[in-house]
Amino acid sequence: MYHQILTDLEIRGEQYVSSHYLAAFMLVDDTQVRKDVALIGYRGKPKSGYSVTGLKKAIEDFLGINYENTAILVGAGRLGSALSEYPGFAEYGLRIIALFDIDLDRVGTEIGGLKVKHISEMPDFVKSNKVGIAILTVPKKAAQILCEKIISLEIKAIWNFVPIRLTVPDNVIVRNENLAVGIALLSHYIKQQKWES
Amino acid sequence: MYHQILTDLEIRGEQYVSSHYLAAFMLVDDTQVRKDVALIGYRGKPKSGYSVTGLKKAIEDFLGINYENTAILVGAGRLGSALSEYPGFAEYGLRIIALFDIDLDRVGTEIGGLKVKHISEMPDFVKSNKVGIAILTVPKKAAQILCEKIISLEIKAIWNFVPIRLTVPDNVIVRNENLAVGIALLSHYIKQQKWES
DNA sequence: GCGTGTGAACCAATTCACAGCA
DNA sequence: TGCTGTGAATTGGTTCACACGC
Repeated sequence: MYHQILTDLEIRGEQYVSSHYLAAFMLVDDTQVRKDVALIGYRGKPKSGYSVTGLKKAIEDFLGINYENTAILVGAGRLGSALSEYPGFAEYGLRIIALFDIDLDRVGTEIGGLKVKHISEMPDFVKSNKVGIAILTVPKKAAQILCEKIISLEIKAIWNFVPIRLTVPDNVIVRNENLAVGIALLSHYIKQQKWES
Repeated sequence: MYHQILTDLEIRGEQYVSSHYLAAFMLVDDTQVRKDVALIGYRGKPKSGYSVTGLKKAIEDFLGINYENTAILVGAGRLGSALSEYPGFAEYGLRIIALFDIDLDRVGTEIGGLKVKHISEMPDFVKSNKVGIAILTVPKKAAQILCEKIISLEIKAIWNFVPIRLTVPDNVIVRNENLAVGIALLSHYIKQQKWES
């Protein structure tokens, strides 16, 4: 969120921004902002505030999004192909360099400029290309097995879109992107609304 | 997460589940589970634990996902069309009943069995159909304006996939689904890994 | 004076410890 | 005895209050 706001400010040509301003935008206390900034090791100028570009760069450094991260996408179904075509990732340094699927009907088809490869080609591909992240968009049943296959190829970060809890060793990080949570929270809110009226 | 695990247990034919089991699965303390269950107003049986189907139903009631929620999708671009074709939503009672876009090249095309309508048709459509949720997948620049248009049509819940903070009145809920956060956290982790080795 | 930086105070959320029930 | 339910203790994260620098 900080990064988004700072990008907008940069486009508008702002030089400095105060913790107060950022706080108002994010609906949090301004001390919170100062603590967060302190955490990532950036320092502002008293009186003027934080340098917009400076803080933005510091965040990018901290998150590592200014280095390009390469990813493979496993499971070229509906969601998978959608993600592979999603242009927003490039903005944050994520580049999908290969798609894999087990379904022979999909293998060979082109999605977002990439030919879908068969799962069996994955080990060789990963060995000869630096792959930081595996994006997992396969059916529930296949998720854990493929997850283990991915880990065996020394990939240490998995972006999991399958609504299931993956079991992984401690040195592998999993980010669960569970779209169902969004639906659940919204429908809970709507239910409340109905009750109130 | 509870709902996912309970669904799996139900399929496996389990009758009862203990807070301890659920806790182990979710990597939290078992008291936490009992507090959570208490919060949604469900009660377990001492000795045996929680009824799998009972607790699952209670969660569905609490979240309102057993009632069907209808949604319109605004912005039939790449991500938008992906979401509209995503079959996982039905599982949680979300039904997308219309797609809207401003781009005349897209209007009229069929995505996931639905013809894309022009934004100008949105007011009439919303008036004659019950619409609980608006899914927003438009370019950044258009987001706030369309958000206001949506709110003016009395839609009270917005599922926002645009990486921007929408300004809305208090009685409207926004769920921000920012995919960039996922990238950021993963790349932060990868950066750390590099440092350590 | 204005805005950052930070230790102290506060508050909410998690964990502990034990009562109650089958 | 096994497992839930809940008040009490603890933890960690947010807010407050004020010192410091331009």
